Amino acid sequence: MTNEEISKILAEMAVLYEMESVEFKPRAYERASDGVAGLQEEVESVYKKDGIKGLMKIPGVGRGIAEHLKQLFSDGHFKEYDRLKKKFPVDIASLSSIEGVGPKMIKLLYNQLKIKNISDLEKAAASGELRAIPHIREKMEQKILKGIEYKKSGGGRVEIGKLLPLARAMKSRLEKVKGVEAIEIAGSLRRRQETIGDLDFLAVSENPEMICEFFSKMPEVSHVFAKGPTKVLVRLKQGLDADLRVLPKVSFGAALQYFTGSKDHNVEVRKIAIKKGYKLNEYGLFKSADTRGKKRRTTQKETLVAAHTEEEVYKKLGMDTPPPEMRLNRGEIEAALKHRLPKLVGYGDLKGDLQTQTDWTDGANSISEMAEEAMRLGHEYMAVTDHTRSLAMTGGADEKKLLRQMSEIDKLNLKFNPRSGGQKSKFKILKGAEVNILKDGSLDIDDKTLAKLDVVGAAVHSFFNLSREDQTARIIKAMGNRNVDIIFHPTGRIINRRKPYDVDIEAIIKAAKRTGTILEIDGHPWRLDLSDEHIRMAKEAGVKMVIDTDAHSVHELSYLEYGIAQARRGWAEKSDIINTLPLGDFLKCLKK
DNA sequence: GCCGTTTTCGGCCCGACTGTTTTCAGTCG
Repeated sequence: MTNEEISKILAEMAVLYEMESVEFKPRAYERASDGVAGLQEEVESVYKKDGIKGLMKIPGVGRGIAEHLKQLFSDGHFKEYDRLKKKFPVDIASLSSIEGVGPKMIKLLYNQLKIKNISDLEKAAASGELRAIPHIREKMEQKILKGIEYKKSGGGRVEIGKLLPLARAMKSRLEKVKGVEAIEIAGSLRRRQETIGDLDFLAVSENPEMICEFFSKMPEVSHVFAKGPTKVLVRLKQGLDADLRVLPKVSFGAALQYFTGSKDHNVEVRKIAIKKGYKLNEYGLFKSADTRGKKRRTTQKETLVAAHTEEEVYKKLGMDTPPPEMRLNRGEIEAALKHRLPKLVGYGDLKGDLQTQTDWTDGANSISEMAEEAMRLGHEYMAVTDHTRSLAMTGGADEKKLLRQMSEIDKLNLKFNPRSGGQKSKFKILKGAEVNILKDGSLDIDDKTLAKLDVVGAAVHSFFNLSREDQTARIIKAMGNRNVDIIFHPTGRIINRRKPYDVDIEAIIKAAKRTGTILEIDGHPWRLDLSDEHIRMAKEAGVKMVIDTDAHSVHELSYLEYGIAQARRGWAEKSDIINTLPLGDFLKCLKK
């Protein structure tokens, strides 16, 4: 049984207990579900190796759940799950994915109308049957129908590359609304996650109603879910939700803190606050009078301790401020408490791009156009890495074509960097290629030609469904070639479209260390490959990486930003990324 | 059911908005 399956069962348990109004267990099972989901190792092999004790080391798993898992592994039964499923034989995962439908409603839907899945629900809503249920009138009925429609249209997480430009454009218009003092993008977009579930805007305004009104009427908005004086929730035409929160100026830092971290990060930080006798919410860090007891909320005797900036809030909690990209509760809180956060590679640290395609193959622009744009972006170098021959559909280059391209690059370098004359440009185009790793691990360009190139990237573009062993061996064999400097997009995934091929990434990282091969962080927002977790593994293994764009046109050269964000989420520091080095030092890190 | 700088009991993150009903539970982020 895979971790994903186990994690799903635990998450479903959380909902089932919530339906039963059991206290505290839902949170406990959710945490266990997250703990399993975030585990590198297979839970089942943990159990085989270390038994119950091993299971209990998984975050969120204690004796109780460990015993359940043991039973699951030994005879395939999770007794409590079976019992609850018998009572509520419904498709919980899909029903709860409908906006506005939660555990309590799922329970009512089943008990009163025997609704088990989305299609039952849709029929009942369309026929008016739903109104037999207390608390459901016309508005709820409409909300449910809309939610189903959205789900059917494939609503979900969107690639960051599609959203960051949109969010920035919206932000710049929001900034101009009268009374607005500050606008910031928070949430998963500020963390620069690979995919974004919704957009979060924070505002400080002297006139909250006006900014809320403006926001709800922006041309990007297709539907307004909720609009109050300090909060607006909308759906965008893009197909995802966006919300705006308006806050007092004094609270802006606290709000940014509150709305930037992942849920897990925030829960942990708030627990630290409680331990230290504080209360933390989006308005600030407060020295609290007794706030226990849900009914009586003490509003007196709470004094504001920190709120103006994020740094202030973290500092009062005894922590350094983790960069937004790290706020996922993956060890950054502990590091921040110990003042041992890594100094992440910065957005301005890269000196050059190392994967670009031109109109010699499937790129849109000429070498010269790409080079000029790279110069404009402030790069010192740019490798041209067109596809090689076995990728026939792209007009991949053979040895002869590569040699011709090399001499073209020589000419351009002379033009950009004349030996005599006053021009001080230090820019250099590097001769490169993205060679194909063939099924058996050999390359589709001969070694003699490869040796003439400045930088060689090798990549898998075929036979994606080899067995794990064969796929891994194939790539490792290519890494053994003394001409291969970099493995491009090491797992081959395309976000939301193609799963990574089955490959033992630990073995690849080991082989990279052994052979001195560099691993790429492909910054193209469709790829972002290596993933953040793999970057962290590579860094810990002491393997060097590069960040580049895989640009196929001049405007894609700006994708470095996404690659850097990815590296930062993988805790990479400047020294882990060799294209932070000036050209001479960079070239020394390559094999030849 | 989990967890421990209030360690084997007694806590468990916190607030805004909605719908439907008159005081709040449910859902969401």
